[in-house]
Amino acid sequence: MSVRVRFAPSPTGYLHIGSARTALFNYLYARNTGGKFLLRIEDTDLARSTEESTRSILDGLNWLGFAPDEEIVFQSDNAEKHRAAARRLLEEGKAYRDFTPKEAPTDANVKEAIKERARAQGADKNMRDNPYRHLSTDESDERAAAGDPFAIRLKVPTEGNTSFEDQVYGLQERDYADTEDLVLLRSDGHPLYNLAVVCDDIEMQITHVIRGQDHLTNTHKQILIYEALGVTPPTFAHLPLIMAPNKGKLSKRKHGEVVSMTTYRDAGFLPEAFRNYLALLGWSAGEEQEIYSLDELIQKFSLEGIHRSNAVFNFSQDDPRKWTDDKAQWMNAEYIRTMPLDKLLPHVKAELKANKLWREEYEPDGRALTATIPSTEAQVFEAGTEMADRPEAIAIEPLEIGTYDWYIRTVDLIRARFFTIKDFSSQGRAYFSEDFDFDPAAIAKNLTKFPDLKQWLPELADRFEAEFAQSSPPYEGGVDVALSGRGGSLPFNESNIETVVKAFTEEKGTKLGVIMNGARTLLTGVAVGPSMLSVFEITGLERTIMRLRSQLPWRL
RNA sequence: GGCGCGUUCGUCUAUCGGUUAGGACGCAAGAUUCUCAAUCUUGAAAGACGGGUUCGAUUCCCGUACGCGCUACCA
Repeated sequence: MSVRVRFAPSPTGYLHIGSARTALFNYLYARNTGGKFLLRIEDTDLARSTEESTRSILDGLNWLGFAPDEEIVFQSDNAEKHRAAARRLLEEGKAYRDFTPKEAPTDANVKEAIKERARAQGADKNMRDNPYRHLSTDESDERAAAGDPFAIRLKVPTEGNTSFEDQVYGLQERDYADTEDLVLLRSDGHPLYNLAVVCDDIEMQITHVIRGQDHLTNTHKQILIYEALGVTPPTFAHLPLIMAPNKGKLSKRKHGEVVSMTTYRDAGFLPEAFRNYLALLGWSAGEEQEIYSLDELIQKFSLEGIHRSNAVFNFSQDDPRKWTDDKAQWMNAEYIRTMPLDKLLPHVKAELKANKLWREEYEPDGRALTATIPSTEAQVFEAGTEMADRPEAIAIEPLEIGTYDWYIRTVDLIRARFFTIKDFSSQGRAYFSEDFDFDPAAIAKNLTKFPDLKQWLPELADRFEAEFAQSSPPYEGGVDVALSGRGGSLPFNESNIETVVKAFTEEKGTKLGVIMNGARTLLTGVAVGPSMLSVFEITGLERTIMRLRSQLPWRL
């Protein structure tokens, strides 16, 4: 029989990082075995389930790229079937009506109350002491007919144990005596979780249940239901939990947005990077490789590689640079810097579009690249290729600013220092627009400290104008710069720029860094970026001249 | 309280009785020098504790401690 797995979240919030990983493992297992990956929304708790949560979970799964292979099942649609199953067990004498009045709902701290009660009962608690367990069928029917409210409980056998071979935790055994006669159907007719899960998993013909370790002990109860129903239970594999830095529970209330999948989407994470990070939380292929494509993950995934101990999702709420796990951040940056450029481009496009920085000219549109681009030349290099193994940036012919060729080369150049997709529209804004901000720290460090630059940089602009051929057409998005018309004949490329800037620096009797960093601040607005020679070239002669003449930053 | 599960560098992990206990992130130092949160090099950093079994235990067994889960007419 072919493998069928399911991811079954309850829609009581957004897609939690732990749930996302559960979904990932199910997805990987399905793909690895050629099986089906199904999705079931467990919305039986009408009080807490919301449509908005369902949407948010679907959004998260969609972002991660896990589309279910069959139609989504909503557990609430199956309530009638669950009730029928409970009724059947009742008729067969495998369950009984419990007429004990329902307890008034305890306030706020349910967990604590339950624990308290359990403590009070101690070890002596007899799980089979419910008086209604032994009520005669006639009497039970009579009271039910009379309208007495009742819950239906499973009649757990007195002697024996449940056992199953967990694919992660190994053989699990539990005496029946340790399992109470669990409620299958509430007195208001609503099926309870354990019944609903079992019925749906049977209905959906699930062969492997891969879920959080918090269900490890529930599994015994569910096996009891399977047995009562006369169905062979599926294979189980429980996953270690993902914990907060203090090894406590990771929750929205305490930890906020770090646990939500949408946060990562909105923060400029790449789904492929986050998936890769998630895969390594509690699973390992037993080797030293860390960067895996989806295909590799699918190929290498196995239940044997899953860990037994919980993993900590490491972050620091009071350090903005470590707002989320630093390995996740590193992984994202690694992907941005090293993934095949054609895979990165759609993400960059979306980001630029969202910030009104996109130009239709950047769209490939079937046209071939005419310029040689460092990493597109070796287009297929795999994510994870060492930076050192990548081809060095090579000089290119002057590019028309704003063209497809220019765009590709620019993205390739600036991605080397970026961490998230957001950086393309923030840090990298100056490459795509004249309207960019200046980082005060950059101004202080690179301009204000060297007052001479106020004259020198416009002078450098004059020098550029005099030395270089106006070989690229005016940048359309820019202001019309009045050029002297006596432009030189040199192409505006890295080696020529270097010669000119070095000569200029010597004339001024200053250090190269002073000029370069001053120019960097004027051209890009930030203190960090690629080699200035590349920046000059990619910015283009026209824009370079214009920005070097700008006095605006000096007034900020 | 009961039952269950777990415990290798700060974090994610490798090791399936014999290793200088490996890698990654992060951290530190150095290099590069036109910047850097990039890149390169180097470094510090771990088997919870106590007993067994064994020629030999991180690895197997027992106990203790600690953590986590379940213990609900929640999921």
